[in-house]
Amino acid sequence: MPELPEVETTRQGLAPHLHGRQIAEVVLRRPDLRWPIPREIALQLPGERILAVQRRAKYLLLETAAGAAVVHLGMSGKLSVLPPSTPVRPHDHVDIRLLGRGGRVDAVLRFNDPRRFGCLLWQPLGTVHPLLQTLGPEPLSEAFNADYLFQRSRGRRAPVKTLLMDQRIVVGVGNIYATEALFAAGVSPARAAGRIGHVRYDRIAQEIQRILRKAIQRGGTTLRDFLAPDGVAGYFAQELSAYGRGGKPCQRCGRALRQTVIANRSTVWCVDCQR
DNA sequence: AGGTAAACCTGGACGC
DNA sequence: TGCGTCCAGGTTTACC
Repeated sequence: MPELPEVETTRQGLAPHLHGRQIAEVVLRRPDLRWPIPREIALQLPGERILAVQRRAKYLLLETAAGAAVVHLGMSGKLSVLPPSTPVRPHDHVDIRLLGRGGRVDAVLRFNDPRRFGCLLWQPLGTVHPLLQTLGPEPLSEAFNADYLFQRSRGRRAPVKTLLMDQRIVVGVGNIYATEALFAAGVSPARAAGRIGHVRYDRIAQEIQRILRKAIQRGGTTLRDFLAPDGVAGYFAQELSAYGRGGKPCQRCGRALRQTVIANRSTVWCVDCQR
């Protein structure tokens, strides 16, 4: 489900409900998601306070004095803050129960993930989980710019879309936003990354940043089922120009958008406007 | 090493 | 209504 804007929307929605709260208990209804949930989640979290809710790439980190719970939503994961009495539904895999002022559990952070491509991992204080060690720069940071993309793309024959979706190159950009940024930049997603010049990478970097920022403003993209923790849908979907519009007219030139598969992912672009 | 395809899993949409 | 097929916002893993 989520790319950077959806994960950031989730973070912003969760933070006010979680910040400073003490964890009473962790309920694991299913011991494994994509990977087994480590014992430390149930052993270390109870009693700790959530000091911050951070995001790195598409991972969310619930930071405590002992370490951080690391959550990835995969394709279908959702986090919600709910009253503790909320009935459990299918695929509600984990509850983190939170204490209120009266010392009683008065809210629960619930992780639901039908496809179980998501994960819940433990990162001891002062360490970086191995999955986070190979990640590239944040796309909204200074480190991500035309110089960087140009340098990392040299010698690469794979399509530029594949490069942009490689989390070792830059994090947070998935199928929707790679498709949209390349449309906006006028660059064909199929073009070999190493055969694109500095000027066009400047455009690509700027469009990625512009589109991600706007999508965050809009609360992310809701295609089927993405909801922020407060249940509100993201409304960037209405601004998509290419993703999901295969066969429909290009908004710039009117010609039908082409849809193919690049690196196993469905890809839409305009053969006239993107070169 | 870089590049590609399969694998993981469930549910919804669609065609017959 | 039911069944088979295809598709989906991600990422690792195995293999050329």
